[in-house]
Amino acid sequence: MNQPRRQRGPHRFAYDGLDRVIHEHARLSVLTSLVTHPKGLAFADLKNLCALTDGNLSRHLQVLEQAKLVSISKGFEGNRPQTLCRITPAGRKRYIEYLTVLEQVVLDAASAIKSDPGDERLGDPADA
Amino acid sequence: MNQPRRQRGPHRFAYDGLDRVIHEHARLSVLTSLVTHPKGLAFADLKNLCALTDGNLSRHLQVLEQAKLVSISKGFEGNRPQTLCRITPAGRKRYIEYLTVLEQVVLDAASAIKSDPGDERLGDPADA
DNA sequence: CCGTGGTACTTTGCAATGGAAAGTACACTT
DNA sequence: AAGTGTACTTTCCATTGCAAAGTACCACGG
Repeated sequence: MNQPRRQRGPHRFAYDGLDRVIHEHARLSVLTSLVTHPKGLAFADLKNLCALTDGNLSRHLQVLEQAKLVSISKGFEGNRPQTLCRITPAGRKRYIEYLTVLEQVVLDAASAIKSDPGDERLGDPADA
Repeated sequence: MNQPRRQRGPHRFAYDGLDRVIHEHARLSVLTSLVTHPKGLAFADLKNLCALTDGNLSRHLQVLEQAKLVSISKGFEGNRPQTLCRITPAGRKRYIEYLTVLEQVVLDAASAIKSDPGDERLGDPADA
């Protein structure tokens, strides 16, 4: 349908599919964690996985929840409060769209780097 | 022995190689443009390729120059001023390091998405 | 029972900065 | 010479990432 086949065109490197809400170090970490854990993660787990401070994670979760990318349910583990975070279907969808653009960036760059290796190489799947 | 490239520590999704200077929509666009054009690009070309406003591009180029990721040389095309931007060797190196982390993000996410496709699929090179 | 400490978050406040608009400089046209 | 256009640069402001402080609740020792 709306396939952004922006291989050519005047704005080839604009990458405007890089959603600002997702394209943020901390939130990208959080979302990637959640995508790989579809059953959800507790606040503390997320905090450790993403190496974030409490306040930091809390804030980003607020943003992600407001954007309807994650759902947050508060419950209890024993008698301690426990916040469980899950990625929503919509969040998953937007994350995948974002990832597609990221892949395009990697591909654009990788091809250029391969054709002029300079002093470093990038492991490229198409290389095998 | 799992993939040695994947970080498996407590902070598996921290992605702290995502350099803040590079991991920014506009600057990522600029650097990707420059990586694919090793001979450099003029201000106006960059502006169009990345779909940025003048002021915006100017600001980001300052940041990139200060970080020694790009070099900026002012000259003339005919008698019009022309700013030529090139990625520096150091910039190239750091960009590649950044890209490697980006690839890791894509891989982390893609494997999770593939194993539970949900409602969307991601075109994966290893899939073909 | 009361205080001390620990866990699990939330709120607040500041400093950084991305981005648009306005500004500067120069060349070409009329 | 004045006006228009190109090529940037500078300024300003709203946003926001981040950390420190705050809140709430439970466990444990005295």
